[in-house]
Amino acid sequence: MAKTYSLEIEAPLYAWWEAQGYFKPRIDPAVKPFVISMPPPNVTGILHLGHALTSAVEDALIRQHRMTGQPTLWVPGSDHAGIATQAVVERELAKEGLTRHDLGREKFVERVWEWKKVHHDRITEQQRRLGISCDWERERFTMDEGLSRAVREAFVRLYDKGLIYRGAYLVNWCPRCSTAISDLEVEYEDEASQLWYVRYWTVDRSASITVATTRPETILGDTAIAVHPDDARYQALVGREVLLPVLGRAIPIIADTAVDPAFGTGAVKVTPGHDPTDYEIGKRHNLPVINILTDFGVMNEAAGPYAGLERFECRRRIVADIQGQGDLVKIEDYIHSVGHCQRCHTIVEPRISTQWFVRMQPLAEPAIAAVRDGRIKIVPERFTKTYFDWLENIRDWCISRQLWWGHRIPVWYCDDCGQQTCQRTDPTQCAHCGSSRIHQDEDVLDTWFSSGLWPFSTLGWPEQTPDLAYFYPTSVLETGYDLIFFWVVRMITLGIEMTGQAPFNTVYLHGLIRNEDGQKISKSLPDAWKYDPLYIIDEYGQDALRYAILTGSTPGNDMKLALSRVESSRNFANKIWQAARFVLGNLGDEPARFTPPAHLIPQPGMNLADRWIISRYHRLAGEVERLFAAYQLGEAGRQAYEMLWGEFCDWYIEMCKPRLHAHGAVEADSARQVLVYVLEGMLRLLHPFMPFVTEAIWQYLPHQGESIMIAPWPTAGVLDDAAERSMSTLMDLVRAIRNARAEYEVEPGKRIAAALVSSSESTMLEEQHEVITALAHIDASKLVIAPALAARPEKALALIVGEIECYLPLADLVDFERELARIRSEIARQEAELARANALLANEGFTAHAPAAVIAKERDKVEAAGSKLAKLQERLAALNL
RNA sequence: GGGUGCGUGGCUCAGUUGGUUAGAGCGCACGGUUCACAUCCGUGAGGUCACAGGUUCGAGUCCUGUCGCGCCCA
Repeated sequence: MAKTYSLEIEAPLYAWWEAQGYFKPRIDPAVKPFVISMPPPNVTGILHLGHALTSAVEDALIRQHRMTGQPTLWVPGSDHAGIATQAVVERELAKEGLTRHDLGREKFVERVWEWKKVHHDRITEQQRRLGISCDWERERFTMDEGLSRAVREAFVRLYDKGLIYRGAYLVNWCPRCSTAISDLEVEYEDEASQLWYVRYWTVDRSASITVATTRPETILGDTAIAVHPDDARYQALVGREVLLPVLGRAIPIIADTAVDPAFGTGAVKVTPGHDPTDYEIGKRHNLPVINILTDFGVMNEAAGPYAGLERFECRRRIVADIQGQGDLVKIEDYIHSVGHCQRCHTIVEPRISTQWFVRMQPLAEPAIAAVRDGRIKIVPERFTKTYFDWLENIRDWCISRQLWWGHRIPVWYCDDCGQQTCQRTDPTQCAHCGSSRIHQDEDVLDTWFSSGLWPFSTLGWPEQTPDLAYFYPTSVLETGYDLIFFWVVRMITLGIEMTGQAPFNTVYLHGLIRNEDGQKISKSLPDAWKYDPLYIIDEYGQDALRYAILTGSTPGNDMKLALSRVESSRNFANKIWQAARFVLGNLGDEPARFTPPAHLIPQPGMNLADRWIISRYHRLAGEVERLFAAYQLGEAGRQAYEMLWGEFCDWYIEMCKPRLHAHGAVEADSARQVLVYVLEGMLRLLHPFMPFVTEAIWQYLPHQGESIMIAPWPTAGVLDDAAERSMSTLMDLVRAIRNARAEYEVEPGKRIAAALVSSSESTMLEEQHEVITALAHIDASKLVIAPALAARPEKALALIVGEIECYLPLADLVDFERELARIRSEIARQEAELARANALLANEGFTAHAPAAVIAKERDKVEAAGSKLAKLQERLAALNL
């Protein structure tokens, strides 16, 4: 083994694993498999920490399950990200001075495919660098042939059931993307703006009414003024007509309860073509609907003299014109919520347009039931409420997008009879009149429509493939909580509708990764480079990044990634490396002799340290198993860290040193056996958290099998409580001596004398005298261990550790006054502890209600504190003599 | 407005059926060239667990309210 841990171990191991075929499931028809469909990244996107988090969690689950022997499949893939990808390619074209319209649909789509090929290789290469053990041979893409067939099948089925409809409705429109987007794709942000108060005159100019608006340009689309029916101020005006400022069109004043009398003047303009509330009001009052915007957010011919103006330029102009007319009553500063396009952040406009929708209500009900009756479990559980709230108030889903990159809507319109034809294969003639004069809908589907089929489309659906039969439904769907509506809900609704089964039994939602200041990491941050996973991997290694991510947070909670934690994780990897070097360096000529058995059992005849560390390891294995089952991966990883560094390295290895060096072969061999047994098992427990370093080391250690990836998962073994108790005492003793040495500034290298007195522990101390001399730097020739002493050493520090009195005759170093003070303060502490525990035990409420184990614990404490106190007081008396 | 999460040492975070004297990493202080490791070892300092009530024998943990920060939905 190399002297230092190096990140270079990672890349070759990944290539080897993949070549060995370990990522592919071993199918056993008798055993239910464990399956995860990986959230497909945007094929033209770049890897960010969100992917690193998803990968870390899923790979940990996958590796752990694979090691248990369960057939395990992790399906990778990517999605075509309609809007985002089209936008990028359009931007590339713009550099050549071209638009997509210059190329035409077919050529443009070809161009996007080329772009996709290049970027697909990049993103999968980046994913490989994350070390993910997915089955690359089953990799899918939302636009590949099979998945396109799935989309087609799903669409036709929904269409035939009447769950898909088309119509002109008010939708969210992004003028930059020039497409409709769904409600979910609109992000609202509070913005400082103004509230313009505009006066509308009655036709005869005998009266006027003033309304407040945040979007004065929409005046051009007003078809009414509305007031609350109970608003006394405007009773007389209801039913009369006013003229639109500038345009002069006459519109009625109507009364509607949707109007809030407290807002502005209590009178509002009604623009059914560009506002959802107004749209509803318009429906109730049969108001005309006027669309004043083009696809690109420019005023259209309905805007009269403003036609051709960009919407915000129009706003400025119309405000100026109204002011010129003297009808701008006032302007107030105003903060309001403005919708932006999720993809490009352009301000969206509500706009009437003809789109396709999925009727969600009938799909929502079975999806609610699946979670309600426990077929699907959401982790953390609190998101269940979010899920229900959303589905119980579900709105129809706008699925058409005015894009070219995506699954084209499989509906053809007949130029003769005007009817629609929707079928699984491309029609050549109208299904209604037989005319061959038909043309396909120009729009494509929302990318999420195809991602919604992901868990089963990737397995071959709608074909009844063996993969689908065996691996579906999948096990866990793991993703960020920000995707619960976008993706999780859609997979469940479509999954149940298409396959009759819930697509997975568990939804595990992780939080978002932020930078150390709690900001969302975006490319615009100046220190964004520090949060590029590839940079972090280059700097600290994949194992370190993954371990830091997994142990740095709790399920469902956001985490601020501290690079210092990644660094300390890297140090942990090095620590394991060094521990392995120590073990290997001490195995002698025939390391294979120490190939670990499935289980070692701690037995009374064995060395205490061996019994202890075996027991600790077995305990840990049980805990880790429990924590994995509860999706508490972070806690599992932390406990393994504590055990390996804090117990195995800091104590067990140190305790082994004398046995390895200064004793016979039997003693050394037993230490070797346990060193390998525990370390090898720890590597397996840590493998889901740090796959590379554990594999690299495992290959050096005596082991059975080809790869740690497919080695058996450690299970809980026999515990040894007595050994754990004794070792705890021994460790306390060593710590107490070290503490005293540091406090009294004993030269670090100096071996000192010690007397250990204990009636109950002297046998154990006798057996462990070498450990004590080694770890506490005691001079072996000046170590006295006895059940009792005739005379207590003078001029010595007295340390009380459990039942043990420890005297350190530090001769000239001992300061009498200081020692008195130390003992007095220790007495005070023990007295306080005794008082506290006694009070607790005297409390009848406590003794009546607390569990027996807790009460027993308190009794033990009283006893311990009492005996310690007695010894301290004895010592105090002796010093005072 | 409704919902939800967070507020624990200087910083980043654990603490999941309420039960010792609340833990870790980083940082800090002091000390270390013993043949696994300075990506290290030893010792230590540092917290009224946001605040106020309540439930309970017992609350960082459960309930109510307040304040601050964030997110989701309208």
